[in-house]
Amino acid sequence: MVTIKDVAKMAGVSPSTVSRVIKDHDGISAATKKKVRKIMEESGYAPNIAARNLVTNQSNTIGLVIKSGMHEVNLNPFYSEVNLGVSEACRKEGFSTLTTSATDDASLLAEVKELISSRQVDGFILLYSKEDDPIAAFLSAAGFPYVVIGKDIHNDREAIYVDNDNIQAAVSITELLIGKGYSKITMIVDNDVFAVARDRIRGFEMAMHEAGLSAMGRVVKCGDDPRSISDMLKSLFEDGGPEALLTLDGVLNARIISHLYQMKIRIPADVATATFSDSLLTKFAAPPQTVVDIFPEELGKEAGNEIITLIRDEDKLKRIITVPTRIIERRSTQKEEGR
DNA sequence: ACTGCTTTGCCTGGACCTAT
DNA sequence: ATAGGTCCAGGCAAAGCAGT
Repeated sequence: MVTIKDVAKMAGVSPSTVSRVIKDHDGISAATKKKVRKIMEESGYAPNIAARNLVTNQSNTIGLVIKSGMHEVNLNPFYSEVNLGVSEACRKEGFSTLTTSATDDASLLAEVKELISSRQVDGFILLYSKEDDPIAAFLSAAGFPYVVIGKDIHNDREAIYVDNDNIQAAVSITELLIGKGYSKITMIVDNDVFAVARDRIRGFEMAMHEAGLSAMGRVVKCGDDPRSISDMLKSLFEDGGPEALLTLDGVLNARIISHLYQMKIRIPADVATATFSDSLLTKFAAPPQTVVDIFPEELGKEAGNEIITLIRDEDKLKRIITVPTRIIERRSTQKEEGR
């Protein structure tokens, strides 16, 4: 392993001079910089990050906090795409990422505290927004930098928030369904705790109300196990059933259309389906699903950039960044084709 | 064997010094 | 004045060492 001392020896300068060359310091001549850089390249020198972190008292690592079980994290493409965006933003600035996830608040909070006290991270990105969240409350109280991918629920600007306009996204997709001639529309959700779920439900209800279809719109909550999804769908389709189903996200959508297939309910001939968050799951579903693309990678990239600037400048103004959404129409809502 | 102190390894960056 | 050197603190873990 080549260290800064080895480079200094080879270049005939002191380690301080090499350090200053790395930082492109003013007081070093162009000739010396050129010479030292050449030796760094030829010798394959790479700074010892552990030693650097030791002196700067920074880990150059961003913690991603996910409030879900490992199984759900692996299954849901949203997380991997957000992670991709965050990683890209971090890599550019010499940061790396570390993910922690749990379903219950207590163990997640314990994990977050441990990461802070052991100085493993310089800041966090929370991949959710939830009312009365103990982790956000703790980070705010501790003055530890964090960015939320989600909604500023209380509008108190406690942190930087990176989010889509989920109400508007839900309004748009509902309006699309209505515009296609569907009026008996059911929205299926598997949670109503997170702000994103609440906003999408609200947008759906707003659009249905606006179209004078409140009586035709329903929001149905299902559990997590296959049995409860199956029971819910059976009772939903017992007498007539809805004309269109709007699901909360891509994973729930995949589960629902698999059940519909088993029930021999055809999409879109018998029922149209649409959902939020585009991914391979929705793109290559049978049939391909109409979605609101929420650009998770973009959310991750924005959050990554924001947390790094926040770490470097603690006085940075807290703000809300909204990533635009886009509707992608696919076969699952093409009424005329199936009927 | 155990306890407790000292040294070492890592790199950065500021303060200060020296040679031209 | 400029370019570059020396010294040292900072922070922690692990290894080395001395004393009981």
